[in-house]
Amino acid sequence: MSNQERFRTSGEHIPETTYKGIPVPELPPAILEVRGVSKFLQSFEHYTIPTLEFYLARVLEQQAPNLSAKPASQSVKDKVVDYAIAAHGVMKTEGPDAVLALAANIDNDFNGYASAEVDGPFINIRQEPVGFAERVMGEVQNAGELYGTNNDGLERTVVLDVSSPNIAKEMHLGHLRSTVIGEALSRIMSANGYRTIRDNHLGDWGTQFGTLAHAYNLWHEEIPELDNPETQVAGLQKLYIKINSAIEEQKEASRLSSILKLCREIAVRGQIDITLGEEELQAEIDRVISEQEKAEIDAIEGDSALLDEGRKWFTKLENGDEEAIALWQWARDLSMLEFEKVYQTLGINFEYLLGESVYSGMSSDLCAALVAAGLAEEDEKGRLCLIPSKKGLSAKVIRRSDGSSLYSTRDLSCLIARCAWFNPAKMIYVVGAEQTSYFKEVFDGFEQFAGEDSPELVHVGFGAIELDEGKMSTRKGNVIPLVDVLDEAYKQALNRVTINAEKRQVAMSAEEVAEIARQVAVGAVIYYDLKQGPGRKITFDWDEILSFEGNSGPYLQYATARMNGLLQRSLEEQITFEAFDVRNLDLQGNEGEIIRIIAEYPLAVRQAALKYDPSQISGVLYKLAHAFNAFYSESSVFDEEDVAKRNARLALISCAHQTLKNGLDLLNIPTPARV
RNA sequence: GUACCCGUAGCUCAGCUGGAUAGAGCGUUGGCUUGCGGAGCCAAAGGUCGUAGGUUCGAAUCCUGUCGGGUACACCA
Repeated sequence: MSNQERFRTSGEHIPETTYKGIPVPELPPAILEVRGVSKFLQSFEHYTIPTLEFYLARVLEQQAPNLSAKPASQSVKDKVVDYAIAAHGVMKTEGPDAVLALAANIDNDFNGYASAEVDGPFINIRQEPVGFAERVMGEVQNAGELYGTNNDGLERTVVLDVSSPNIAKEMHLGHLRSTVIGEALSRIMSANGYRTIRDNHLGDWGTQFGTLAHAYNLWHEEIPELDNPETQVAGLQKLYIKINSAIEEQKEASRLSSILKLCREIAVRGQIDITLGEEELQAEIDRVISEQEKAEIDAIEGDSALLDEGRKWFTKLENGDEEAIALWQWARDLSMLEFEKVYQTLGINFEYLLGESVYSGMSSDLCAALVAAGLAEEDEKGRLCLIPSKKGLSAKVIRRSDGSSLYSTRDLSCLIARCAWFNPAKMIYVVGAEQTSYFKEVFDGFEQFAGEDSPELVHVGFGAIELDEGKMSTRKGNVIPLVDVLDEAYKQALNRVTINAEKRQVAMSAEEVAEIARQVAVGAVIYYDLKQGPGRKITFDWDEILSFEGNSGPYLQYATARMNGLLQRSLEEQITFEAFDVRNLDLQGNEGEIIRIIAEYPLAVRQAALKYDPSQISGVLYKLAHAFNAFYSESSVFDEEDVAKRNARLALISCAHQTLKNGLDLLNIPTPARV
């Protein structure tokens, strides 16, 4: 089935061939069968809402539109209060009687659903515990794997620009975040009722390719790795490092000689004795140099013959030169095989894998259209630049004086192509935070062009993963390859799983052990990235990424497996617990706490989408796992003699299990049945 | 220089559309196992929320200044 047919059959947008008059390339085939309708979209009647939250909002809207209710803070939770309304204003202007009256009205409106009590200027809302527990558990049982989802997205399309490694280089830790955050966000948006399209915007075009091609021609015989299919990517990376350091050297040498030349002129003019000692010489120079000359020296950039050759190669590539294209294709295919290994380990898929090269042909039409619309103009150096609409944005170059395209050109083209192909309501770019201003400028250009038709453009900028000694850089060679991290995590996980299996004397095949270890390792690595908000930078720490305790991926997987063990046993012993009564639960203690956290979960799913922040979910999941573990060590299930209590606990565990699984699935953290 | 991000416990972070006693994890100290999975549980110690001012009945949260750390302002991506 072609993509077009797929879109038609699922009632989606049929790809256009132009966008606002700009022709776009034909949509290349999807690499996956498009999940036209994700599992979350199959059945909207199941979507759930955090009940009291919404009920409260409605009551307040009628009774006191100026006030809002917030979840009670930790300190008052001891009083078993769920929400608190701060009515200080009412208290002050209308007096305590008005607060009392308001509380009475609200209480009345709740109709037994919840109660409102006055405590000074606060109106405390308390859920009616039995009814609340019944509702929450009922929703989980009814919704199953859809628990927590909602239809905020109204089935609109969102395109996510994720992962985007550069080809001809190994993936290192720095690429982890876009991949992992992007995947989680894609699932989260799906759970919020959006149709999601993940597009791996491969860095497969640009001057870097020219320089690589040049390096290949110069030195490929010196790099033995290039002959062995196993090490070819490493070989390409060597070439890349070699030519870039050579370029740096040339530029530096050329810069120094330019500076020297300028300094000589100044020295001659100022009649400075250049044989003076360093300090005296500096003082002399400071005496005669002008501010303008200082700025000039700072602005001097070196030339590099190698870089010029590289640019020529890139131009050849853009013009369809056969030799250049063959080389490029070869390097690209090689890299994809390497990337695929990592994606497979992490369990990540994409609908599309549309590299920058896809858009290379659109440059001239794009530039013409932007010029015609009065949104771009040529500068004195012959470069075509965007005209920013807001203060503080710089004029982004979109066409070089030699006519070739840049990153920005291809990003603009890509925006246009995606609009034509997918007609998205939203596009989310999961790219490092250091590109924040770049995206502001490109988005500004596009939004001016598209006007009101523009989809919402979001840049989720994440902080870099840094080493103790600073930023990672392939060119400097101080990187931790992603494969190493995954391998190390796998080794440690394998060790733990093996010991556990022996200790519990459970028979597991070697394959099973290996698969569980993989899942635990992946869980640890992904959770390490998603447990905090995306904006922060992370200083890489082996101990922390390999931590299996406390607030960690394996902790959550462990709790899930524990729950699963209990549920499994109930199956084996053919214990049914459909008929349970929440009155047999300790609603004031750990069991009530578990229910409250389960009820919080759908809100977290919504928050995660609104803030583009998966950690909203990981936080609640951790709380849930912790509450379960506390319950687990305090109460027993199968040793409980009271069958009614046992059944109620089993039902509660099955709800907690469902919630935890749903949440971990949104984060793309595997949940093995045993660990 | 201009813009943006960050500063909360020894370390890593939540909390930020203003509300009651600022919360976790790691680490430290002490306790829990004749028990359904100890990758666990309970508890203690640990805080002038960088700093100064402002708004407010009320500020970690909003505003302004300031200090410290980071990032971006390329004919790179």
